[in-house]
Amino acid sequence: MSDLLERLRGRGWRMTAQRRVVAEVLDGEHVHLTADEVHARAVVKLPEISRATVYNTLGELVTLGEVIEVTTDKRAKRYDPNAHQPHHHLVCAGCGAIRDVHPSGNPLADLPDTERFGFTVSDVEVTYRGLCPDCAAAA
Amino acid sequence: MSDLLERLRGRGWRMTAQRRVVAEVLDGEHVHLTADEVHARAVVKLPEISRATVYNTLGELVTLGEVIEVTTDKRAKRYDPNAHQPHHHLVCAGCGAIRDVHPSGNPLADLPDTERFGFTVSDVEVTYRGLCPDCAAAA
DNA sequence: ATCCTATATTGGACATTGTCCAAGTCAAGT
DNA sequence: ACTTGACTTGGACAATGTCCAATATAGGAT
Repeated sequence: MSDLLERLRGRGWRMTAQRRVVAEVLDGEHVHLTADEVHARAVVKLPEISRATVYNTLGELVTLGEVIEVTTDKRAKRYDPNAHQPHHHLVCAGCGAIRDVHPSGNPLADLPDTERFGFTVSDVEVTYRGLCPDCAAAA
Repeated sequence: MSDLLERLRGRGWRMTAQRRVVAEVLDGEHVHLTADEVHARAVVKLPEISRATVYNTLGELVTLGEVIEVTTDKRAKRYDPNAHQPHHHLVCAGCGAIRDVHPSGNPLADLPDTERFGFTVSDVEVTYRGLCPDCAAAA
């Protein structure tokens, strides 16, 4: 994702220190941070960055399709920079750990027309839940 | 779900006016209400019921497995009384309408062992997203 | 029928997550 | 370097949910 900044600049994004820092924080394939976690890490590199800017920037990245918004639980939304390879999520009910997973099959194709109620279905999000090895051992 | 109250009593639930009202509000197969919507409807039947009690009662019903907690978006959790027939959800990205759907196939079986990372996977939640006929027409 | 007590309810303070806005700041084109 | 529209800021506000000490009550025991 090191070329993210380039892609964004190419799309007419104005490059600012704040946006650069947010993009850097999200760098990595298997990160699932909340907005406040992103902010906390951004502050280390750019102490005066505001929460509002982090929220704005994350929202823009989502709109641009560079980052996926994941709502695995009732708590905060999480931001997943692994937006260019379709995948789903496996969440630990104990500690909240999240792994990217790639189920076989195509859930979209598994929804018959009779179950679509005239909707234009464009996307499917699959969340597996269970216990990670550590939490299973503790239980 | 008219026998819900009986089932709960059998499980040692203390029956109170508040709990009865919450159960009545949830009655029905295709309801997906937020906690505050449940509260609003409960207040009609029992004006002095408090928000805290509605939250408590919903939480208990979820724990007992009588109601499913659905988090389709970043907004409020929704409570689905259709807990005894496995199903998934189709959500309109425009207006938020929710339909119960029954995809063919078994998503749980679609997650290979190599993609489980040692987790004990117990559940899968599939959320289809798209536009309902009305919102598609408006777009 | 009445009493007792564990359990449930209440309301309001508090916490978390997120949105909004007016004022100030700055990137980047000219 | 200037200018300008886009970006950032901080703080107020909103929505959702949690927690707690005080009060009330369901349902078994008497």
